[in-house]
This record gives sequence, structure tokens and C-alpha cells, in this order.
Amino acid sequence: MPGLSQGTKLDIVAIRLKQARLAAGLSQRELGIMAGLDPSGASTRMNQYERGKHVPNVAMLAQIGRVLSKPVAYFYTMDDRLAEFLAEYEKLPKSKKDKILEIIR
Amino acid sequence: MPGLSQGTKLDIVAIRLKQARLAAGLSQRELGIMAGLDPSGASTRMNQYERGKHVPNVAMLAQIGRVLSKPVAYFYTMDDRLAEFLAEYEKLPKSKKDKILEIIR
DNA sequence: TGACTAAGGTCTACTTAGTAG
DNA sequence: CTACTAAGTAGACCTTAGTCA
Repeated sequence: MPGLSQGTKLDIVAIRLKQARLAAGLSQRELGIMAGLDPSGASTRMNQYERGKHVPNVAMLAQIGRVLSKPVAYFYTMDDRLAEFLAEYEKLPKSKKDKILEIIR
Repeated sequence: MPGLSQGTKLDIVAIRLKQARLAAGLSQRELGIMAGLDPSGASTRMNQYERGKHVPNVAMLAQIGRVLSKPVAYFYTMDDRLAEFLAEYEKLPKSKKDKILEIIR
């Protein structure tokens, strides 16, 4: 039985989805509905995404990300610290963004 | 007729693919083959990805990213400066990574 | 060469109906 | 309620066969 702890490259989206949803304190169905899915199929689809059975497309991930305040790239990031960085980046004041971008030069 | 300059949320993958491929000086076919595609269909598929006709799955993007030295998240990032940051992040020494992560606290 | 396209078969996401805790 | 699943339909991708500069 494959657990979530490993995080192979292929199901990183499923892992991040679960992490972010639980952190927001929402059910699979609730999140799906808030992301614009029809209530009749929201539970099933979100569950399929979270279990790695199916992969949401970019538009769907963008809607989910809007609800959870995460950029789409967050769901594709393997490194935990980098993922957290992406989730926080947009909220930073311009001065801090500039400071960060200076470091990579 | 939507051009590449705008960058709508839906074809961001196509835009980043083209940018990264041109920067690497590869043809669509060359990149596809280097990413493990069968030479007979490499040109068509890479062209479809780059034109936004179809979207590559995560495994495909990971292979392309390996060739172009970009993380998968790079191809999903709208903000140009943030995309560039992601492309450079992995190459940074640990000291600089820590410095960046300090700023967001 | 390199970029690009239409069409059809193949594959996968999505919908429906339903189970179990 | 919540999480989860099987099965079939609908829709997306992938392959083939080409065009054009």
C-alpha cells in the first residue's frame, strides 16, 4: 500500500492537493464546489485527484489554487521548502521580492 | 488571435516550453528525441505542446525539464521573474537557499 | 532541414451509481 | 456526513500522413 510520505515525481500533485486541503480544513467535496465543480461530481473528482487516480488539468488546478491561495506551480514542486516559498511569495511586499531576486544574480 | 506575448493562464506551459527550447538552441524534434520520444512522432508532439494544441503530462514535462535543466514547476509559472528564479534555485549553494527562506519568515 | 496541421485511433479524465466508516 | 471505488461515456492526447518555407 503506497503511502503519501515518499512522494514520487508522478503523484506530487496528489500529495500537494491533500496537504493544502487539510491545511485549509476543507472536505474534498467542499473544496471541489468552491473551485467551481458541479456539486454532484465534486467529491468523486477531488478524491480521484487526491488519490492520484487522475490528474487535474491546468485550469482546474488554477481554480483550486485560487481557493487555497496557492500558485499552480506549488502543486508541481517536489521540494517542501521551495513549495512553501511559492505559497508565500505572492504575499510578499515588493521590497522583499527584489531582495530575493538579487540573491540569485 | 492570441499571440505568445500575453500569456494567458491556460497556455503558460506552451510559452515556457518555447522560451526554454529556443534558449537551449534546439529544434522541436531534437528536444523531443532527447526527452525520450520516438523520433517518428517527436516533431509533431513537441509542436502540439508548444502551440498549446495539447498539454504534456507531468512525466513528459519532467523529461523535458531534465533536458533543459528546468524544474517542472518552471513550466507552470506565470511570473517571468519567478520562473527564472525557479530555473536557478536548484543550482544555488545551500547558504543562499537559506538566506532566501529567511526572508519569507 | 524546421515548423506546422488534419484526421482518426488510443488513452484518460469525467460522470454516474454506489459502497463503507 | 466523509472518504473512496468501479464502470462506461466523453473528451483529450498520440500517431500517421502529409504541406509549406
